[in-house]
Amino acid sequence: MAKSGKSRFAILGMLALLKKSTGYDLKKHMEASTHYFWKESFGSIYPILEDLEKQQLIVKVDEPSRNDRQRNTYKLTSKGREALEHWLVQTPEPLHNRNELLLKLFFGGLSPVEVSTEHLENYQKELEVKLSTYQKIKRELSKDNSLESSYYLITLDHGIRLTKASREWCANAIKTLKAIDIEGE
Amino acid sequence: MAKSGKSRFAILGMLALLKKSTGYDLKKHMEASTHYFWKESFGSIYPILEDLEKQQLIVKVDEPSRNDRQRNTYKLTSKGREALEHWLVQTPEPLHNRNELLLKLFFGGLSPVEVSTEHLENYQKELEVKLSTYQKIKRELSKDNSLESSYYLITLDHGIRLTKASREWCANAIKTLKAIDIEGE
DNA sequence: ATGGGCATGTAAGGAGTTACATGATTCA
DNA sequence: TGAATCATGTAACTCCTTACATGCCCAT
Repeated sequence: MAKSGKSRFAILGMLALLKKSTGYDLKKHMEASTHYFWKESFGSIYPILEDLEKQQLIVKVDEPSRNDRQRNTYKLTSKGREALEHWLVQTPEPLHNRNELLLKLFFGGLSPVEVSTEHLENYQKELEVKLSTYQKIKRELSKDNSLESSYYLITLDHGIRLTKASREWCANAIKTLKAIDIEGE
Repeated sequence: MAKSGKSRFAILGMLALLKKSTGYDLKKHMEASTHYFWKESFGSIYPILEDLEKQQLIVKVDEPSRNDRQRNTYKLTSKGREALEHWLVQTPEPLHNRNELLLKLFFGGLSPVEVSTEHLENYQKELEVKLSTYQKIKRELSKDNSLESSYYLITLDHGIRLTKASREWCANAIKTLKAIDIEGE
């Protein structure tokens, strides 16, 4: 299980950025950075790590400092680096994401209009929270001037722009529903 | 296989809108409408249809017109309608979508800057195609004044707004990368 | 001494996709 | 008559998540 797929490369890439890491730390770092568009669970991380090692894309590094405590720290091999680079240049597949909110709205006519309105209002609240999180990260990240943080900022900007657009869509959709409601009476 | 999950409700909902349909037609209609945020494969549709019938959420209807040809036309039962309505009012779970483009951009520093630029440019082209498709549908749909099409338009508007925001993000990201490229020389 | 964070791992199952297999009908 | 479309169905497989099991280390 957990053999091919993109998770391998997410892990390789993270390992490349971090230079070396444990499975546990990998997840922590993803939660702090790629969380918005990519996450991994331990149930995928550990088997993949094992597999990557078997294929010699990564190797364990000795941590002489904290001796015994059971922890496996890995780093990329040159073979792993190659595999990562090979994947990086491939055109990403267009994503076909399912969106449950949109599905429910599409079926909106089958419920009272208030149902749809409430879904939208809830979503709006979520968006505000997201947006302020992103903006907080952006502020902190903007201090840093590394190459890495430039790329990070690009992905963050995606989140910010799309969240704002979603917010406007929400507001507009709620207006439209209000009009339906008045008509319907 | 294919027991619970949201696919059931996508099928129930579609069946509610269409009044009655075959599995084959269900897919056709989804491709023509919810395609942007929801699709189903035959490999899920047929087993689910069978299962929904077993649970008496749908029933086969006789099609006296075109007699023999092996086709199963289904419609919702009142129990199915209830199940659908129950699902419709539940707050949709926030989605955790993976985005391969963003992942590759996040790792952008590990490749020449041109790699990231090209990914973005390809994506831009995709977006333009998408956008003109959505706008064409919108034009056609705007003629119609049904309740159904109002909800359809709301989901379409989501596509249009988010695509436009993505387009702007792309343009901006490409600019940022250009700056990195100059710096890096 | 105990709760929380560090750390790894596995088993079971969920949720679907792809590919294949099959055959009727329609229309040019 | 042969390609395209209509139509259904299944088996194998992919890929990941959830939940569980385990145990150390550290600070209060």
